[in-house]
Amino acid sequence: MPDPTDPIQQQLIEARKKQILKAAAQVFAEKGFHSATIKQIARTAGIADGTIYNYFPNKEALLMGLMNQLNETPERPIHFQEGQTLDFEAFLTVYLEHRMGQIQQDMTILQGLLPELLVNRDLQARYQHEIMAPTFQIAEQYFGQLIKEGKLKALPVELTVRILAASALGVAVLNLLGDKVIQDQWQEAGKVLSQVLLGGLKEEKHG
Amino acid sequence: MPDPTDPIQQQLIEARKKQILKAAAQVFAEKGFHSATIKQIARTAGIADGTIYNYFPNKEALLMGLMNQLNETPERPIHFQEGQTLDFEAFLTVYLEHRMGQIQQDMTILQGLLPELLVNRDLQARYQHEIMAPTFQIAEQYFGQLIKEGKLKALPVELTVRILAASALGVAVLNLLGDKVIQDQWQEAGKVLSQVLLGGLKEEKHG
Amino acid sequence: MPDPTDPIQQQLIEARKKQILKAAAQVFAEKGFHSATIKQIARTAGIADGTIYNYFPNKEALLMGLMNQLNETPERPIHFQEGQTLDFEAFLTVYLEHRMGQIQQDMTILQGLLPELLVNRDLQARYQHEIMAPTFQIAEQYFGQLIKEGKLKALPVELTVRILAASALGVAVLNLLGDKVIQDQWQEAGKVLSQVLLGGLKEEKHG
Amino acid sequence: MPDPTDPIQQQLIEARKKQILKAAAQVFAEKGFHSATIKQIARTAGIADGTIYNYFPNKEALLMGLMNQLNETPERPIHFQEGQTLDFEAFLTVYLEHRMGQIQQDMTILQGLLPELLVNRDLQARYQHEIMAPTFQIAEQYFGQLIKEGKLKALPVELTVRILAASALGVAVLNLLGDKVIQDQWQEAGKVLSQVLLGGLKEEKHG
DNA sequence: GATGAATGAGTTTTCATTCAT
DNA sequence: CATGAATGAAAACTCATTCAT
Repeated sequence: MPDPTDPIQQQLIEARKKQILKAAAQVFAEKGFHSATIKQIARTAGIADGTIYNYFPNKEALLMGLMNQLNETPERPIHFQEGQTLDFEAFLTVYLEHRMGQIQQDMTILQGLLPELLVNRDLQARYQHEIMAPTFQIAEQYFGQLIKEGKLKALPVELTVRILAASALGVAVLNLLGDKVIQDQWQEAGKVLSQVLLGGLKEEKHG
Repeated sequence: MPDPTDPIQQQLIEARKKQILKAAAQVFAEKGFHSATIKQIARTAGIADGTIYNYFPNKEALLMGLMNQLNETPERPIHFQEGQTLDFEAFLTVYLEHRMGQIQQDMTILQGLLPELLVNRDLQARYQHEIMAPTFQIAEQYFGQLIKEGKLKALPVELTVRILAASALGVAVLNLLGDKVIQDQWQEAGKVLSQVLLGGLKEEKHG
Repeated sequence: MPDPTDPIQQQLIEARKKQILKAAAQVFAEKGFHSATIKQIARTAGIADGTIYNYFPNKEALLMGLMNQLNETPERPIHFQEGQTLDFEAFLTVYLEHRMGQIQQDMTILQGLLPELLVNRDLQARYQHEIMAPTFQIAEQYFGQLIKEGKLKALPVELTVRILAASALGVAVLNLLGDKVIQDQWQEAGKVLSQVLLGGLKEEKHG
Repeated sequence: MPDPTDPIQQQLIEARKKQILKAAAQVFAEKGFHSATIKQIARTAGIADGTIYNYFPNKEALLMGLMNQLNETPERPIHFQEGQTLDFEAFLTVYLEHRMGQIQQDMTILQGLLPELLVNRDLQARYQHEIMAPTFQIAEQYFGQLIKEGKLKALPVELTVRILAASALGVAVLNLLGDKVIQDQWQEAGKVLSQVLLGGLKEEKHG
């Protein structure tokens, strides 16, 4: 009887979970959550159907697991704090570039997760609570500070941070919807996005 | 023998189709395409299961029908043309306000359609072909013209129109993801969005 | 209110029934009884689905109707009686030739009817009672007489007439099974069949 | 991880397939292919509905499986070869007796298969290709040889072997159609059949 | 009588989940 | 723990039959 608190056991279990989630992400991205079958995921992971149920209570838990993986990327909170030292323009540019790269890396997970996130209220609640709320809270503080300092226009903070997030999210969604232009010029899109967000579309008038 | 080309027959058929699509939109929005059952849609529409199949060949055709409904709103192309008489700032403000209102109206359809659109390649191809491509083409022409006239910054046109579209799309997705702030201040969000898109986030420097 | 005993009404009804049965035979032959739909039959007959139910109580009754049509060919009994004047060899040749022609003519009906006849006990019972039993009875009398007269080998009469019938039936079945040789040389097959039945396969020894 | 090439696994799989096919044959014979339900077959086999689909891809595959079983009886080709040592009369008698016994044994399968074979073109093509064509080919060679040796009448070989086959088939069909005389005297029928086929019905004339 | 839209029972098939090995 | 065969609930879809027009 293996000791469940044994750290080696723990690591083995974690490794197995990751193996399964990786396969799940791949199959979900390809077929979508509902059309993906446990059998396909198991085959992709190179294990038996039943084994999955030793690590996850049911198919839905795989989605939760994927969401956690999205969350585990440890860099996110750091960058807003870095922002306090950089000026906003530089920060937003760096941040968006980084974020776009990260989104691209997580695109497979996103592709499997997002459609279900739009539909599944439980998942949505968890996503709200675990990812969106904390992110927005940090961002709101940061933006509020910048506005107070007169570095940003005095727009409503809550909406502004959401519109910023929405812009990046929208580009990702367009990508997932199969838009060839975005797919082929992903990094470029990030740059144009920061340019628009910083200075707007309008040509500044010259005196 | 009722004439199948009889306009009254036609109208009855169209009315029934709309009744079914309305129910489908509602149930898809609530449960998602896959978890929605024909039985639920039929119950919602107040008809028998089999009746649905007298009007649509299969469940997927309901999605296609919903997509067509999205497409049938006849106003879209008009507005870009109106833009040629307004100045860009006024146009974008009016356009986005209108667009946000329309999205909100179509939100139920969008909620049912979008998740499946992210997953179903056939549907995606049709959406690309029937909705996105024509829209982008018109917008690209219009933006290209504005840039040539020096009214807009000389950003890459293809990416710019997509980023504009992505921003609105992203706000809608955030809404669908259950974000309370966006849900409660939908029209406000539209306004902030146009402000950001027009002038950027940065405070303009004062001499 | 049309008088149901009106002979003109009767004829109209009969004509409509025949029209429906003709369509049914065609569709049954093509798709088989179960895969044939009332809609297809109605379309083939150029009428509405519901109209069929004004003439036949249900789909199965169409099979019964087809069986009756098979039975209505008025020539069958005649030929055995003719046999009493011809010698057996001439009679069998003529009879089989005629029978093969008739089977070929009824092949469409047979193709729709036979598969269901092999499966449907009710239909089988009616076929036994209405077609096979009377035919075999007449044939048994005739063969019994011939044997008594020393014109035929003294084989068991009941089995002999059935084997004779079975031979022709078997050729028809082989035809329905798609055998190209039989399909292409149907009349020839009838001739060879009578030769075999009359003189056997063996070469007669020559003194 | 059980090896899928493990001969024990193979045998278990084969045994299960046979169990299912046996049940299918029984239910098909009783109700006919279309009226037979997967549920009935599963109940008859003593397993769950879904289990059938672990062994056969769909209901039609059960028919194919039954056809293969019919084909697997390994004795068929042997007998024609034996015929080369026996004289024809003895051979046909032995052969038909054997064949009739075999048909009787396979009658349940035949009853389920034949009606569908008359209706389903795919199945028909496979039956032609896998069973009828090879059988007829062997038989034609054998009969051709006998005719060349003057042991048989010089009838058209292709038609003759088909008429021989048709006779046996016809007797089986008569049986399936519920003819009591054939059902009760099956073996006798075989004997009469060989007598007729060998010497014909006519009394030989005595000098 | 003719029509064909509406009905819903009944079928095949899929697949998440269980559990004996 | 791993396995994968067995399970059976659940869903899409078909189509004979009815009946209001």
